[in-house]
Amino acid sequence: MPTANATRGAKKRKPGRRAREPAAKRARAYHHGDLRRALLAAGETELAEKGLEGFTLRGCARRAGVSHAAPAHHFRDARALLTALATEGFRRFAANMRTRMKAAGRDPRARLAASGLGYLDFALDSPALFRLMFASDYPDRDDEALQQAGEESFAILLDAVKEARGRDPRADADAMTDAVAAWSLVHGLANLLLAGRLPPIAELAPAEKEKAIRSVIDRLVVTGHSAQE
Amino acid sequence: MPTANATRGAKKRKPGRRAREPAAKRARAYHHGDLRRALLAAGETELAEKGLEGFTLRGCARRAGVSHAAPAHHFRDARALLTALATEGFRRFAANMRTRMKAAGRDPRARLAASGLGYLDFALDSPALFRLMFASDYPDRDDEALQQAGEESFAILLDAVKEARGRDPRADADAMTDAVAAWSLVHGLANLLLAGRLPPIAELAPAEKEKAIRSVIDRLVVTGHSAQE
DNA sequence: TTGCAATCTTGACATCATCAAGATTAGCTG
DNA sequence: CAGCTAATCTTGATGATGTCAAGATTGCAA
Repeated sequence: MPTANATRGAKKRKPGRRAREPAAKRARAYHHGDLRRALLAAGETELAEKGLEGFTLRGCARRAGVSHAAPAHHFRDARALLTALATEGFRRFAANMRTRMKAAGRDPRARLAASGLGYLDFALDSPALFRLMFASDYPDRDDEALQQAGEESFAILLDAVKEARGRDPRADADAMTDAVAAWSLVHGLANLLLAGRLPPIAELAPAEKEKAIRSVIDRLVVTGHSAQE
Repeated sequence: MPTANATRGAKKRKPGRRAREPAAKRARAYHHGDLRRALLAAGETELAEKGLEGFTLRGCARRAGVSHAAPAHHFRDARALLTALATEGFRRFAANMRTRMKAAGRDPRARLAASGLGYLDFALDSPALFRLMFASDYPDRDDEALQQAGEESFAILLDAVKEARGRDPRADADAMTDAVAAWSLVHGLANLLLAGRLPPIAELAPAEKEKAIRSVIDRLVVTGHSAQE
């Protein structure tokens, strides 16, 4: 019990808190704080610090200051917690893409390329979470919230391709091939960078790195557009 | 001890064998068979059957019919065994690409596309091994044999780009961007297929699937070549 | 034939996920 | 406002895993 301090500390601190802010923490806050949310936050830092292979349910519980069996009342499994983390990840992922697209202005091709930059922003900022979402068997693929969040991200890409290409990939097989190619290019670049397979790019300073990434993305996005029209 | 049978069985069978085939099994075969090789084989089927997250060192030992601590004499760690498996994987990976390239004939662009098909052959045939090699923190990146095997695979791609592009990526930054883009596209497509993110393609019959994959690959390889020259 | 060193086994330890049982407490009901 | 019920949390146990330590076995060389 090396981390017993944390547990004890939480036990003594929280009752005092709850006494004076019962209205502030609403939602599903029961008699020991908003544990569900706390576990999600703990899980995310656990992922960031220990990596996907070092992730531990008990570690999350310790971070949240509860006993090792407490998470079971909010997540059936370790997998269920990871599924929820992946779902949350997809939402942030989509937000990253939208942010970059907004900054890119109105040109459809610039917006498509920008979505790719947002894709890479997320992957490089949260590598373990990214791998959890795309390169592991942990998340439950049948989970509805996860599926929906994933499809929402895919929709951003499809819409961007639709604007840049003039055809909706959902209705045009050739445009769908473009979309798959664009997604593959960006996704592969993200994975190779995370895997340390592209040290010459990975070691660049942020500004240079973005330039290098942009030139790789342009290999497809730009030529793909102009060659087809 | 549910698998004690296997252990006992091996113990009684092998002495008889060794008595009459001591010359047949050479290499690093010591007094109980060629355990190192047996563990590698066991590890590969363990990966194939249980997946990367279900992989277990004790499971490998059971498959090889030895005690749970026996592997320690051939691999320092569980990670060391996985590193060796990844190294072996890279060799097969390179062989897959070369096989496809030979079948493609002499046209440089066809050969470059063929290397991509070999890439995908391997990923789809050995998904867990592929993820071990490219999307996990298990293998020891400082391992020399692993690094060499990985670079050898990368060299195949660089050479193929060199032939198709007319410039050596190792000496020309623009050609290197082409190589990175080609690698990213194929790598991303492989990962997305493994992650189940492209069901419309993944569910096709083999022949149709290859056609779909080929059309995605062509989005880059062909235009990348003709657009630059 | 003898002895050494490599190989393998047994057993132990800490950690993990999960389950079962009991304690605590929030918030509704009367 | 008192009591009850169900959700929440804790403690403890079980079986599995990776790793370590110590002893047994055996190939091989002197």
